[in-house]
Amino acid sequence: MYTGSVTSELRTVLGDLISVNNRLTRLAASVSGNTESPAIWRTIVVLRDLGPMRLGELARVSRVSQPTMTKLVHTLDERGWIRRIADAGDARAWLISADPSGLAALAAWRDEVTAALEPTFDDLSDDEIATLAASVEIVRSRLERAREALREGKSA
Amino acid sequence: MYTGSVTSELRTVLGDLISVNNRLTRLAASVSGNTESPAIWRTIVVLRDLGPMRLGELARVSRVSQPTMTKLVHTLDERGWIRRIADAGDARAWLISADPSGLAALAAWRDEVTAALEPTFDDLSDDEIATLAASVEIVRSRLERAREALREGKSA
DNA sequence: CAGTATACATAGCCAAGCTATGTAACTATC
DNA sequence: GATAGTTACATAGCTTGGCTATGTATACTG
Repeated sequence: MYTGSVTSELRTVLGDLISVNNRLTRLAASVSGNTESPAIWRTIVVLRDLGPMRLGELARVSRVSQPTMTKLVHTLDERGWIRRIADAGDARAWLISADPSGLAALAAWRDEVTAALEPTFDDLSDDEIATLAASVEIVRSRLERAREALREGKSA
Repeated sequence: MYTGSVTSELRTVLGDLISVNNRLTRLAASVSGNTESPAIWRTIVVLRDLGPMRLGELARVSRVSQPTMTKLVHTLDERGWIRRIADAGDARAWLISADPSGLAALAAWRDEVTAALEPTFDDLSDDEIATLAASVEIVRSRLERAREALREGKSA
């Protein structure tokens, strides 16, 4: 009786994507030891891919609130995984930069998680792997687009 | 100096998949109002897809600890989104079942999230949508496999 | 130089995750 | 059929990630 729902094919696949992601995340967390949290890695990934940036921009790009990012940056700083560089010309701001040790920790975590998941996925055909890789690129490009939209919304 | 890391193509794509999922989850959370948490919906999805089951099995299938599931079920029960049915023949156990109102709430949430995400994805080609759909099915089949492995580990 | 806007920090809350432990019920053994 | 072990769920207590509201210091602007 869902009179209002226009379940286009796109909408359906987006919903399924979110749902299956959600379950995959739990699988990844449970098969690997994984004491460290996703938020930490997400933050380092953003810094690695986009380079040093201010805390506020890091929060916007990561899609979390500024106070949440302050906490994450604090945690990362304690572990020595990022560096805080005073922003010359604005004494209020910091440039947050990924530390090499943070990148190494990220790589180690990836190794652990993918090793733990591998047995579950090890009979995928080359085609299937290519399909997954293509999907990753599709989603990545849309995340990038959303980021651009954010920047324009900012400046406009 | 990552002497041990065999970065096979599969491992690479799995790592990218986890990473991009992580960012997509934040995007979905931020573009939709989304006060409700992913764990709630994940639980209802499992119940919808696999039918009523005991709390402990629900925890295992959802890949969370039993106490975590006790809390989730409590929350779901308060909202009237599941039903607890006494297990005839075992007074310790409950059968947890998705309530129609929970399924409706799930559908409503999906509608909201996909509507909010749609603008970011609305220029995907049919091929790209098909690629995403195929990936969803691949991952879903592996989640199913992991679940079977769990059952066998249980009974063995 | 006064007032407003901006950048980050702090306070305080809630939910989701965990481990350790408790309680009640089932099972099996003698 | 009491007793011991096991199982199913609940409770306690902790950490982290997320939020809003607010504080403080710096920058900008009239």
